[in-house]
Amino acid sequence: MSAAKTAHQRLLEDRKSLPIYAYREQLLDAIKEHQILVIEGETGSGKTTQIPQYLHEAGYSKQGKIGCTQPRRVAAMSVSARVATEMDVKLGHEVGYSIRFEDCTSDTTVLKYMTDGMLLREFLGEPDLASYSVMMVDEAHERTLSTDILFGLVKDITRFRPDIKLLISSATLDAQKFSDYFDGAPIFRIPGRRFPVDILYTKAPEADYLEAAIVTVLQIHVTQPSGDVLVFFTGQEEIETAEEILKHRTRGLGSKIAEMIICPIYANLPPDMQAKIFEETPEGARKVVLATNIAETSLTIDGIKYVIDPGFCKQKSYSPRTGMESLIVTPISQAAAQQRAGRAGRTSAGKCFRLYTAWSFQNEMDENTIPEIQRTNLGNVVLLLKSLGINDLINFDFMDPPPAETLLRALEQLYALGALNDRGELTKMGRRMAEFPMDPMLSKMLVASDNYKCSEEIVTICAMLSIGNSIFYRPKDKQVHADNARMNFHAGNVGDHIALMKVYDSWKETNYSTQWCYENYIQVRSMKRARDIRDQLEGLLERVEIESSSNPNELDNIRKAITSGFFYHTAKLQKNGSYRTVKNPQTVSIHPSSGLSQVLPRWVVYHELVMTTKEYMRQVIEIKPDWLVEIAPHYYKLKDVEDSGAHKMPKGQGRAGPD
DNA sequence: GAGCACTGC
Repeated sequence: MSAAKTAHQRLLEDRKSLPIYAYREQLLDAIKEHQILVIEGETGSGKTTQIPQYLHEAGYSKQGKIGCTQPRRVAAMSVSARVATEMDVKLGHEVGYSIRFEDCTSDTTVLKYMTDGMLLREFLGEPDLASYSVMMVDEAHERTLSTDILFGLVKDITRFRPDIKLLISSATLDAQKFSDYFDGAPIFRIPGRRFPVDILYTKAPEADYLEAAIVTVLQIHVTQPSGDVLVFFTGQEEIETAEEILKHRTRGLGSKIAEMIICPIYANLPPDMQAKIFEETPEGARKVVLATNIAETSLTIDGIKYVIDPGFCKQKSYSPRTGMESLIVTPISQAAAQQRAGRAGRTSAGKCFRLYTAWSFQNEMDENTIPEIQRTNLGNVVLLLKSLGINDLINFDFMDPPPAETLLRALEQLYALGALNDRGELTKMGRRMAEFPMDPMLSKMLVASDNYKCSEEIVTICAMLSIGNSIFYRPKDKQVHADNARMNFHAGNVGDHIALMKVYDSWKETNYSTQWCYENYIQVRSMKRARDIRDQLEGLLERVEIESSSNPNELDNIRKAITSGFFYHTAKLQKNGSYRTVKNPQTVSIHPSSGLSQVLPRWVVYHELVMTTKEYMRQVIEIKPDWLVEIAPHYYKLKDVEDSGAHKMPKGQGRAGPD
């Protein structure tokens, strides 16, 4: 008993030794005086764990909950666990967290940590955040899509709820931008605890940054004192290449050179292999971590003393005109470069080797990364805002407005799906769709599944589609095996959506066996995620009063339900074997990973367009053109779907599927 | 006959 107390006492001492502790009274005074406060606190200042506790101690929790948002699930969980320990309470009681699939709060919860996306969903049930007395939007500088939407919503709330306090907490120097946006809210600065990082630039631009990075790793290894190395690459392929070259060049260096432990890390790496980066480096050896952007914010590795920054990352971009998404290797921003450098100074002084010139840093790199809201499809966001009663989206108070074309395309699509009426108001269909945390086309297909009595099948397909393309595992040395395993699900040329359904159902039949996943080259993590999403969707269907129905052998009904959501995404085969999208005509092809890429049906509905080496449709099914007129008469007339070229089809094409 | 930055609901 007394030992436990000592441990807790030590915790309290730790709390008092945090940099923020010296500012406790000043901070509480400022919050008392101002409704909105921008807090600029560096990492290690203790702002995330301490500020909510200070507010609780000062009595704010008597008027309502104190909420704190985080961009990532793990952060919400681990920070709340830490705070519960400091307050000596059980997690889920006074202190709790709420993330998708997991609500660890109760009636007694007064300090609530949550993901920013979760708070966004909470707005649907409580648009004035009535149960909160304080909301702290943490890590605001990361500018995730959700925080950017939250900014507009919470700013609006402060206008009619003078009793609510709003804290915007950011780590970098753009606090002024936040202050300007929040009507000149004062900025409160809290220093952090960091070690100095020496920044070294190259004298001339590097022609081949991968080679330059490898040379730098080897130089550090041979000439610099002990300490681990972190290198940033743009993706898996680069990391694998770098790993091979490094292994090759360090082979046979002899016993005079210390051992080099190479640790690749990227999000798609199986979890057991990810764990390697957290193993302690043996005495006399040096760890070299080859990472994607995952190491920029999502995970921190202790013991890193040297950072190598080639200055590039892969960034998503979105074209509202074509609805096409692509991943492009892009120079990083100055802010991201500072973030990367900071990774060298977490536990001691460090060095950052920038593989670009000081001139290029100053003159060629953007000051800040373009916020996600300007680079992504906003269908989902627009539906959410509409259901919150925000009608004039073009004039919504965004901190950085998305392109008007992106909003217009989203509105147009919602109208086509029947979610909005002529006046731009939400319909009953729209209100039902807004319940689902997914792209509106997927939501529409879920709601429409009721008409075709196949909701069970569509729920599965939705869950599988929303995971993206990380279901099939394709190791370099076993590509043929992996492809064969994948093709089994495509028997009968049923189309990719139905193949995904078969994957899920087969897994379910094995009682969710991990072994089965390995045998079929399927990612266990992705399947578990699909199961979670599926469970959540089933619950939501019940909420919008759609009865569960199942008809697994009526494949055309399943295809029609899919078409109800995706008639916007239709393409017709051309004489040369490529496809032409029906609305906004553009030339596209079926992705080679599709089960139908050799089949070439005359009419297809696709899930998404991606721009890689070519414009590809990813996940396609065959449809009959007259379904379009039947399902979306407001969108397709008979003349749009006249199949004049049908009898001229080359031999062997357009043979599979519904007939 | 190709390619999978990273989050989140």
